[in-house]
Amino acid sequence: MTCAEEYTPQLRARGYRMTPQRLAILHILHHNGGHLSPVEVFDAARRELPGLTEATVYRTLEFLAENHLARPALNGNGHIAYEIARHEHHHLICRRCGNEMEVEHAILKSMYARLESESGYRLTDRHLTFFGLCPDCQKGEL
Amino acid sequence: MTCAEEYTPQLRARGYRMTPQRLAILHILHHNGGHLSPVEVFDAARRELPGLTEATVYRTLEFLAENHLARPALNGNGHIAYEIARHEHHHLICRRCGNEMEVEHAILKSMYARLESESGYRLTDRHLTFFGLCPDCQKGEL
DNA sequence: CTCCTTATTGCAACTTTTTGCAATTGCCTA
DNA sequence: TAGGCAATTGCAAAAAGTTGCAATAAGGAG
Ligand SMILES: [Mn+2]
Ligand SMILES: [Mn+2]
Ligand SMILES: [Zn+2]
Ligand SMILES: [Zn+2]
Repeated sequence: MTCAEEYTPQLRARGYRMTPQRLAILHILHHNGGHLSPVEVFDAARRELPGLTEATVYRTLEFLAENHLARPALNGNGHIAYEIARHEHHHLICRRCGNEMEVEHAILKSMYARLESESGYRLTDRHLTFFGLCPDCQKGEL
Repeated sequence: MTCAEEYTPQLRARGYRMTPQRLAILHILHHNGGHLSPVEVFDAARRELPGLTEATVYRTLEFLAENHLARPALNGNGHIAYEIARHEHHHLICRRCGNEMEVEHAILKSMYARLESESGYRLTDRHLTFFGLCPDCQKGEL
């Protein structure tokens, strides 16, 4: 299934339009898989679609996140990066060396449940970033 | 105890210097209490200290965070804000209305422990931001 | 108190992100 | 298939954030 076939109906169902700009950006995110900064998305998407502007990239990434096709994440340098929405996971980043690992949402599930029942909020985001020290860097701490 | 009396020894102990710039920014954060964006800090601190530059504000906020005198937090619009380091807590923000509430770290403690043992990381940050829907906005969802 | 070292700041150029508005275009209707 | 309307984009200016480097000044030593 192509990106167009996969994502166009999802947008239409919500009353939005598919555009070449959105498709190019979805295509980049889909085939890259990882986290990309808006600038990285812009550079890549502009190759597929000359004339694309930064403003559109920023607006589109935010739009895709609101519509659950992409997920924003805080990365090590305190900026937001985006990835295509796939399985629910979180990130651990080492403050010292930048090393990063993924954690399945299942591990946090009961904590989410408790947080929801204590606060009354319904938690929608499943893409947190935790900071800490990786095993290697803990040794150097002593 | 004044801000100078409180914070100067903490910086000295780590081998850093207290400066009028750092003191002004600490003073702002300390007496405001809440989350402030770098621009808000800049505007306020500049009143106490004309000549202060944006570059110094950004560098100082990052420096204070690294040294545990301030804590960075992701706020509703996806940007980083800072607050003076006090008790350990997290935030819940409503995606729809922006309503925000604090959650004591105690509630997440066991989840942190599990995450640490499963990953090998030692988690240093105690200032997460969770997004979701507040009780009121859930009603409008139906 | 003065000197010295080097951490820290200001400056200025640059990059990234945001915003209002007019022009464009996706897609629904006929 | 053509027309019309509102969603979406490009443009351009502004705001926010970053960086290298030279000048400044905090605070320890003498
Ligand atoms: Mn991710
Ligand atoms: Mn807080
Ligand atoms: Zn590490
Ligand atoms: Zn709400």
